[in-house]
Parts: sequence; structure tokens; C-alpha cells
Amino acid sequence: MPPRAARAAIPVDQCGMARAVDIVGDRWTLLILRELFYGVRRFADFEADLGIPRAVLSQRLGSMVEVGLLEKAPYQEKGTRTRFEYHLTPMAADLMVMVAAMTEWGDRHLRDDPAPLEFFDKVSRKRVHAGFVTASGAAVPLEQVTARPRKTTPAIKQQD
Amino acid sequence: MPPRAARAAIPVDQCGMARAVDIVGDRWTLLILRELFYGVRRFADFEADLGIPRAVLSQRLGSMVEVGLLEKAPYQEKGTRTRFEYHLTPMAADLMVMVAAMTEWGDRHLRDDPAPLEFFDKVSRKRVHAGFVTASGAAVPLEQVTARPRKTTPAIKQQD
DNA sequence: TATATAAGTTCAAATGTCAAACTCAGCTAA
DNA sequence: TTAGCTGAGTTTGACATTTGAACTTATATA
Repeated sequence: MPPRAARAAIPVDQCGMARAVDIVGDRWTLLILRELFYGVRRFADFEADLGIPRAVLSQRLGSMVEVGLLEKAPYQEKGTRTRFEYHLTPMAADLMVMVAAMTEWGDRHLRDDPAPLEFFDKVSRKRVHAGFVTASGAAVPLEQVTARPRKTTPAIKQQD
Repeated sequence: MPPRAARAAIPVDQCGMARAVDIVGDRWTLLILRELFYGVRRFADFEADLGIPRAVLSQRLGSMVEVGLLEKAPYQEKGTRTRFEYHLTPMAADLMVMVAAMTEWGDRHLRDDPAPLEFFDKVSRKRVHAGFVTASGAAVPLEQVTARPRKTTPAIKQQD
């Protein structure tokens, strides 16, 4: 636990988390990302899996494309007209650690039985977890980790 | 990218992520957590930092206490009456990887200049990042990680 | 007694969510 | 070639949530 502060060290308009929240800090957006990480890509499939209202789904897919999380790609199945699928962009794929961290947290704290989903290293086949790592590739336990502002950030100004 | 699927491997009502979303998948809840990780603990300070409407702040703090993310603790400053601070519970502190992952993602993708916030190992003083690690403490790159359902989860039933 | 303050409540207007109905394009079947 | 089907929306109107501003309450100080 950090010492008490009257103001956050990074003001909200400078904070990566706050910026991320504007883009992915929404119930449906997060659930749509979940679907995409599971390989679901089509409008009707999102709807069936999530029970999301069509109007909301349409709006969310649109804005997710707009901010660069998704790419809309045409596809065609035999005997049907061209339709569209939504694919994760590299920017969205890079959310995987966050999605995994959230999933594991939910599985740890919000259910009794063991997690239904596990993460693996495709190469070593070992189970992996979201956590903190150094640049040289060593894990660091949560309790040892602390956040701090880079240098004295010049952008931080508190009035009076 | 996973192969296309018509349904997610884990149905939404079984999914840790979906459960987590019900609790922390909200703009203001995430921003309040951000504040708490920075050491901000008091009603007026949340309000000043975030510009959150009081009614919403009050409602959110209440439900965060209710679900076990926060603990409401009395404090008293000289010459003022008893008031309350909100502290992270261990359950909420365990969201740190998720919060860090989100912050780093935002800093990587949503700004041009270097991240204003960095995470460190208090012991080794090395910089750390949110990522995947094995039980034996080795980092695994994102691209090597894949998710899969535990065994054949019996709870998964698709109609027809 | 009057004023200040932290932490809320209450209010009305704007915005967002919901389920159900409607639209639209291209395919198939009659 | 008119009719119906289907995926992917859009529209609609009821309902819920969010917002910012004004009001409330309990204590402390002047």
C-alpha cells in the first residue's frame, strides 16, 4: 500500500491507465475483446454469446474499429453474399496480458472451483500466469513491485 | 490469433473475465482504483483528482466496499470530526498486475512521449513490466502464450 | 450564534441501454 | 420475377444511469 496522497502522482490526463479506460473501460468493449481472444469474430456470434443488444454491439464494433482495436475484413461463405469479420489488430492483441490478468483475477476471487481457463507457453508447454517480469526475464512477486513517476515529470503541476 | 470459433470456449457465465467485468469493468471504478494505487484515499481527493460527480463517487465507493474491493476506515485530523478513508483490500491489491498491464498498454499505444510512470522491483531496483511468467519464475513472451480450457470443461454445453 | 467544511443526497436534464420492430442487400426456391 | 430468408444492421420508445448544481447534515472554529 502506498503512503496516503492528496493527489495522484500522475494527473489523470497524463495517465496511460486513464487513457486506456476511455477505450477499453467499458463492460461491453471488454466482453467483445474476450470473445475475440477466444476466436469469435462475427456479429451474430457476438450477439449469441454475449446477449448484447444489436444496437450496442453495432456501436461498439464501430468505435473499436475507429480507435484501431479492430479491423473489419470481408469474407464470403458459399452461397451467401460478402459479409464482415472483426479481427484484433496488433494494438488489441497487445492487451492480452491485461485480459489474462483480469481473467485470472476473476477466477481467483470470484469463483470457488478451479479456473476453467489456463494460459500456456506454446513452446515449453508450461502453465503461465500474468505477473511482473524484469527485462532479463525474471519474475518478480507482486509485493515487491512499486510504481513511481519517471524522473520529476515536468507536466505535473498542482494548483496552489 | 486463435482460429475462428462460433462460440467462445468458456461461456460468458463461467468466465472469470466476465465476472471481473461486472465488478471492475466500469470507467469510474477503474479510475478510483487508479487513485487508490497512487495512495489517494479520501472522498474529496477522488473528486478533485478525477472530476467525478459526487453522486457517482458515493455510489461507486459504496458498491466497491460492498463487493470487498475497499474497506472504509475512520480517521481523525486535529480539530475535525471523524471521517472515513477507503483502503484497498488484499482482493483489490491483487488487481495490481491488471492495473499495471492497462497502464503500460495505454502508455505504449496512446501517447507519443515516454511513459510518465514506471514499475520497479523494490528489492533489485530493476524496472519491471506486466507480462507472462511460469511457476518457476521465467518470463514468457506474449506471442508464445495461448489460452485453453482446463480438461474438457463439463459445464460447456452448446445448444444444437 | 454564525460560518466553514467534508461527505453526502436530491433534483432535472442529457445520455445510454434495452428489447422489439423495421430495413436492406443479395441469395435461393417457386 | 416475385417471394421469402438471412446476416447485419438501424430505429423506436421505455427505462436506467450520469451529470452538474443545489441542498443537507454533523461537527469545529471564530
